[in-house]
Amino acid sequence: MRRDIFQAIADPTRRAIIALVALHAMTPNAIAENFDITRQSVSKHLRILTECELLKQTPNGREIYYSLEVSKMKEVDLWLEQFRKLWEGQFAQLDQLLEQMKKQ
Amino acid sequence: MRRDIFQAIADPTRRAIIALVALHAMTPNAIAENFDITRQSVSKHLRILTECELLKQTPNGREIYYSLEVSKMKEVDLWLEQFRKLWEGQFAQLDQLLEQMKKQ
DNA sequence: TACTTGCGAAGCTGATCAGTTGCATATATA
DNA sequence: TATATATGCAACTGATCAGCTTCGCAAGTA
Repeated sequence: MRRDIFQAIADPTRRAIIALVALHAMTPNAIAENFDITRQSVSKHLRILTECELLKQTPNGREIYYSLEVSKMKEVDLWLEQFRKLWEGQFAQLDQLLEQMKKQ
Repeated sequence: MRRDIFQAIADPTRRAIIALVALHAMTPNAIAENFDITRQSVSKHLRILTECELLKQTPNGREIYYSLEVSKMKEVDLWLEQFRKLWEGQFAQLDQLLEQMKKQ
């Protein structure tokens, strides 16, 4: 099974889970309450997110708290980095163009 | 068919195509030369990327040049934005902690 | 000890996907 | 006009996926 971050965040439910857990650690049941799918299905998503280290588990008795591994999110940011230069470059060029237009 | 940016960038081949086309516009054949899959398969990826507006087409005779729609990439960046605050917050807290340790 | 609760894992199903082959179309060239 | 080239599209296939149901297990609680 392919298990990279990009495939993990491709699913809208998983992105919603990430957004939920980003605020504070939550148990699978608490997370599942926010969706119209079964707890088991949410559990599967949690497993995928945990396997690619986007989420980390903190057991507490029979409960398991899931929280976001923020550092892992930076890997997506790192990939975006190369393109960020491009769109910043576009703005820089636009600025340059506007400067030239002002002069004329 | 689901066609959002996140699903588009989930595929490693498509990410490679994006990286290629980011530098300069390329034709499907030229792009396909960089992969071990058939031209038709690459063409399929190009269609998906174009449909979700990550790539734009520029016809030139019988050739079609594909180039990156940089502005669309920012949508991923926008989604990351909410979490960026988190990891920047972590560093801010770490800085604070280091400051306190220095004082003691 | 018996019962409830919180959770994960296995197995099934219909949908989707990445890749293939084969074909159609449009443009350039002889 | 005939041929080669550049490309897209349709149909097929094996793999993967998201969801479901069923089950098992461990930790609390009566």
